Amino acid sequence: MYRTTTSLPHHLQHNYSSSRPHTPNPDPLDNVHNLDDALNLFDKMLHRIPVPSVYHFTRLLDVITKMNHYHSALVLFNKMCFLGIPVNHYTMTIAINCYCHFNLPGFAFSLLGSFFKRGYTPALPTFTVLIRGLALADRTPDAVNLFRKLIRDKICAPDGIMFGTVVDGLCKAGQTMRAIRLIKLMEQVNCKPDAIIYNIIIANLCKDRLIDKALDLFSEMIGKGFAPDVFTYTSFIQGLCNLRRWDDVVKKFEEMGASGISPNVYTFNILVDAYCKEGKMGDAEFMLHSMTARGISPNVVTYTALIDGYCFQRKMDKAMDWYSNMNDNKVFPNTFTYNSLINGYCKSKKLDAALNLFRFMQSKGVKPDIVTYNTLIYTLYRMGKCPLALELYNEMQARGIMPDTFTYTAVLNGLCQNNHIDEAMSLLHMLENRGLNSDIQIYTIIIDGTSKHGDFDSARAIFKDLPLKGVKPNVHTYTVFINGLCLNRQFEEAKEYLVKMEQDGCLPSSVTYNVIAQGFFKGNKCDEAVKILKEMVEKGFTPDSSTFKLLLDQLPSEGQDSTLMDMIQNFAPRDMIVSNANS
DNA sequence: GTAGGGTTAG
Repeated sequence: MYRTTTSLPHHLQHNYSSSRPHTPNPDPLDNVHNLDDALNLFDKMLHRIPVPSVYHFTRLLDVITKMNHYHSALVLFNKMCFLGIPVNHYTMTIAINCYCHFNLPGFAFSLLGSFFKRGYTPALPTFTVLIRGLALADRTPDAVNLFRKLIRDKICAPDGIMFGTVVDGLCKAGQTMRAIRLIKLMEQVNCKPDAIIYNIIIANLCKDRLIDKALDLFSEMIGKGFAPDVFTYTSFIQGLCNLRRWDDVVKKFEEMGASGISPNVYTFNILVDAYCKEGKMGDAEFMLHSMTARGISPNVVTYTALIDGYCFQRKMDKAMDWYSNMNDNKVFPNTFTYNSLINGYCKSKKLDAALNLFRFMQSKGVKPDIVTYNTLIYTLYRMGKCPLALELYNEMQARGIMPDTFTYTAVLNGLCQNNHIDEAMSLLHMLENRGLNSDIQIYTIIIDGTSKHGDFDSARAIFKDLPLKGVKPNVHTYTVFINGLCLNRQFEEAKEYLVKMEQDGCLPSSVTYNVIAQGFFKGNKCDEAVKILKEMVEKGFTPDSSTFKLLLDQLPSEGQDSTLMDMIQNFAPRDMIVSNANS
């Protein structure tokens, strides 16, 4: 893979070590402001005689990764290897880091192999990157093992950055307490914790809603002489926003300013998003303006939060205004932005607008992801557009996006509701064969679908087989099954299951009672239905309006039953009584 | 000379 200099193209065969300029030149990297600049410079460097040293190439690759263009950095790295331009352990570490960012620790480790082959000894940063890559790929146990092996085999003595990387991995894997213990261990091996490591733990505690624990660590950190910074405060503001403790949010924000720390775009984005999620769009817009006034430019996250907020309120005109606004300000929408808009149009039943955006985003080079496909597939089925939904379901897989639980649930539900029971059954079997059947929801959908479309025997068989499949029915499953029993006039059994579900630890819900009461009314078992309604009310549930409608239809024959009258007085929705009186 | 840890959105 890595050619030696003998295979270099003729014009590249020069002495690399003497490539430092003799006169002080301006650093060409100073003129690199975007990816295009970087790629142009790389090209120029390739054609320069003599070819610049590995140092210059490494710095260029570093600049490219700092701009988050990991893919391009890898392309250039591979090009260097192909052309035989030497790379060293600095260059390799950058490349390893890039693979880690793509969640490809396997590729990263194979680069490590060639590292050894070329006689380089990896230093601390290389291992730190590998540890981070493993943690990023949900392989924190492997990351911790590598860390321990490095210490045990005395391959290197970890420093604060490596500890910080492990601590972050542990926190992200939900082992915050273990991470805190690691800080204590650090002190024992004479490697002092620093401000960043405290920030890492505080951020994760705040995310886990453990604000008080985070505050303890905050005091500890100050006690040790570390000043909190914008990261620290932003973490607290985020945690408090999640807990909706608005007064404390404002307090922390002010405390931050009083400490001379300026909020940055992350801080503002968290606030903008929190206001949007609360539906306070005016406050969110105010935040955007006040960040601009402070010279902080809103970015794609800021605009997307606002767009998402308006989409949630179905104010699509407002959402599109902000979409134009961001484009005017040269902030380019990404997949998240389009997903919000597509979701908004879907919920507003403006399918054409949603599909147009779906095509438009791709024409702009923005790739749809699983959320885009899930939103559209779900909506298309709900609107009865089965062929198009199926087309997108196939398309996503052809593009390498694997369906998730949401996708399968949407497809199964769509097939059932549109009376394609056979297709739903074959999808269920496929999921079972692939072992993707641990989610009870898919069975609930199938039981509902089969029993509503005249195949109650299948529904019953599937329900009875649930224990065999190791899946436990929940309230929803029981309710759907009881509904099926009522539809098939198995009233006695329906009542039995109302008891059975409770014995099985699933307390019937308001929906369960409504379903069974309606089932009995519709089966002309009014006395039984009323009994169930009484039980329901005793348990503190309220019949819904369609149950009430059925109940009111029975009123003349029920006469003066006082419990019934009480129930109506207390629980009937107002419009229901009025409309019934008028009819 | 150059490489490594922390913050935002479905």
